Amino acid sequence: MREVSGTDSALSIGSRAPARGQGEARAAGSRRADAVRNRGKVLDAAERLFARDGVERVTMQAVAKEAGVGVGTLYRGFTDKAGLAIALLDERERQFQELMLSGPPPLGPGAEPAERLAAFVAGYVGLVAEQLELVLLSQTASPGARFRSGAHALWRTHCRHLLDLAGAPDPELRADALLAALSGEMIGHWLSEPDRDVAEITSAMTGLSRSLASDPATPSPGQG
Amino acid sequence: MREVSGTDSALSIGSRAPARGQGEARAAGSRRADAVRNRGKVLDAAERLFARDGVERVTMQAVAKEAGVGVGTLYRGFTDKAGLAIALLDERERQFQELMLSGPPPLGPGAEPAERLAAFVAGYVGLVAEQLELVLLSQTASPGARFRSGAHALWRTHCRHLLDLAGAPDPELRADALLAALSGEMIGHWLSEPDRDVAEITSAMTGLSRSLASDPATPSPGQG
DNA sequence: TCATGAAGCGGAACCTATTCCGTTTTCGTG
DNA sequence: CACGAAAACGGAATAGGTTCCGCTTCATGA
Repeated sequence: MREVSGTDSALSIGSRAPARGQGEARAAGSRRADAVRNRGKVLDAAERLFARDGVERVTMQAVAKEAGVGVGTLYRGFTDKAGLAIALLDERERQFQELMLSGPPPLGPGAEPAERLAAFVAGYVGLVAEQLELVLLSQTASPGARFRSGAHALWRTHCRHLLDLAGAPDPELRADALLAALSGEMIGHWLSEPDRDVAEITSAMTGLSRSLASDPATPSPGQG
Repeated sequence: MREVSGTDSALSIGSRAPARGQGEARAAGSRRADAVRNRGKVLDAAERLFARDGVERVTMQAVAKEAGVGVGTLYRGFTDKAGLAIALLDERERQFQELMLSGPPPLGPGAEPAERLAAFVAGYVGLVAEQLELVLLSQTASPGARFRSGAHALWRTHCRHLLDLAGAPDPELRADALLAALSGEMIGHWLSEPDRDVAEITSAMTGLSRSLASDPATPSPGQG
């Protein structure tokens, strides 16, 4: 199954690249051939089952069976169920990270810090909303899971940096607070309420990010 | 065990009152005597074990055994493990709720909305930090658990109301965002970092709450 | 007081994530 | 190519939360 691309489900993200990052064992260099093969089979199987049955109703047993490996292999390649989700999210997150680090403004360098932050928030909300189930799995598998993902460290650093440039007080804590407000749990909750959609959330949260970024010593820039 | 007070552990909160609220069955009126008795035994046992072994290492089996009841009884009286935590937290939360609804300013009525909000944040941070383990259990038992507790609805309404009075945009979403930033997970994470204590968190978060409360159309009040 | 239906009880059974460990596969070396 | 150590495998076993259901206890009212 899956050779080097082919037609894929809506969740698909193309052929499995060498990969690195969270919830995975050693560096790509010293991986045994069978391990690499199995890793791909597992990700394919998980993607397929998650898309078909919904993340929550897919058991690790089922993933193992679909992939044709033992459960032990799942846990060797990925730390736990959350690790599976993190690996599946990895691709999209990296695309976004690239845009945010070196793409065009306002997301990328060149715009005012507060505007870059707002652009980050808008993009991040979209990312989370689009992959909500996987994000939820990756963030709520265990208390504090959110903070342990490699991607999170990057979001956090980026926000902290922009808040710092904008002159906001307590940039570290505010970065954390902002990301907490954008957790899968929070966004999922908002989306579950009637009359609430991604656009409204995005608009409110970008506004909030501007409030967070404002240095209280500076008179707020006129806006109405 | 426990008759009508007596000497208790640090976690203790006095004799078990009639009680109502989240994770509990019917209204107090129509409860059978044995159910009421068992409810008390279970709360006592849980309190004792949680204090002794740490919330996470106490199993439902163990609570049942310590209380001298079957596990089924645990689940009849409380929805799940989180329900147990919610019930144990109930007392303190109600005290705080009372102060916030009708106590002296700035927490209670009488102060400016933004100041009341800051006071709320300060008190809430203390509440969470003080009972961190229980709060974590109650909030992270399942995704979205946070939003389902009765107490949460009240915090949320209060914050929304104050933000509204202060003229902040999107008061509902901002109230949620603020509470997300004060989740057990977030505060626990902050406290786990070196050189970070409740005072610093409180100061940063009250500041953040003031930023959230400020109406962007109004020039920010001078501050330094 | 006794009968009776409802409320509550207990704990075995179930479902899953996760761990453990004996067996198998790789792959660098002689 | 043959060996041996290291890496990876597989799946049975473990552990803990939650559900189920037949049995017991309560409380009502005749």
